Amino acid sequence: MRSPQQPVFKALADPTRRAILKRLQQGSETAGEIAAAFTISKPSLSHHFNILKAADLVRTERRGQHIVYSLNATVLQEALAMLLDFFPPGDSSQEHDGSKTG
Amino acid sequence: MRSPQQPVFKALADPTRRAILKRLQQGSETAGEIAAAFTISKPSLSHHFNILKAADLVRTERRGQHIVYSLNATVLQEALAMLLDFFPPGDSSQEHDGSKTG
DNA sequence: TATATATTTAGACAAATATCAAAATAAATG
DNA sequence: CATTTATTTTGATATTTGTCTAAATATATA
Repeated sequence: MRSPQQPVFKALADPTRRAILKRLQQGSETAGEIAAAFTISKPSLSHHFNILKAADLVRTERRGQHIVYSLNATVLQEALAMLLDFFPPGDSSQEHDGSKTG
Repeated sequence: MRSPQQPVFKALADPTRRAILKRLQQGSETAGEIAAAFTISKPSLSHHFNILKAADLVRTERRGQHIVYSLNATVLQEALAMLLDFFPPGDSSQEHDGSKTG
């Protein structure tokens, strides 16, 4: 059930990879479509894809000549859960109740 | 208002640093107390402290000879918010309604 | 099979990172 | 001021990371 989060946090540490995830959030795309949106070379992108796959943040499916990448929201949720875990239960330091008079 | 999240994600990418944050979540500690909990050298820890400070994930206060480190929950919340931002509004893919028949 | 398109792998390299030992800085105390 | 304790900075080094070009693999189609 548990997954080691280290690869996920490593994967999220790079801005290019976060941008890839952000794109995939809008919907699945082929490697080529993603590559067209970035200035770095396709092999470099492919390297980032590998890291995202290793972290299980993206899934792939071959469609003819193309490889379609899609977001695996579950793993992102888990990273989220781990960050949330930093906040003790019942911590309401960031809550507001709307009773502000102004 | 906005803060560049890159240093935060870089900071979170290292397991030692996440462990430090985890400790500080329990309460503030001096550099020495933290160092005692890890096997790596004090200079290495100090390096990690610098990265955490640069990301504004921790704050420091001198108390006599000691430097007290404490968690800055706000920045962690911001990283959290950015991750949450990956999920489109109204996405209920992980929600459950308890109507399972059992 | 040959050719074109899509993507990845291999190999190289520069930059960034994590680590350490030794030296430096800061504060308390004799 | 000299010494002790706490912490950081410096400088070196090995590893990891991000990037590239060139080559390889996979699929579609003539």
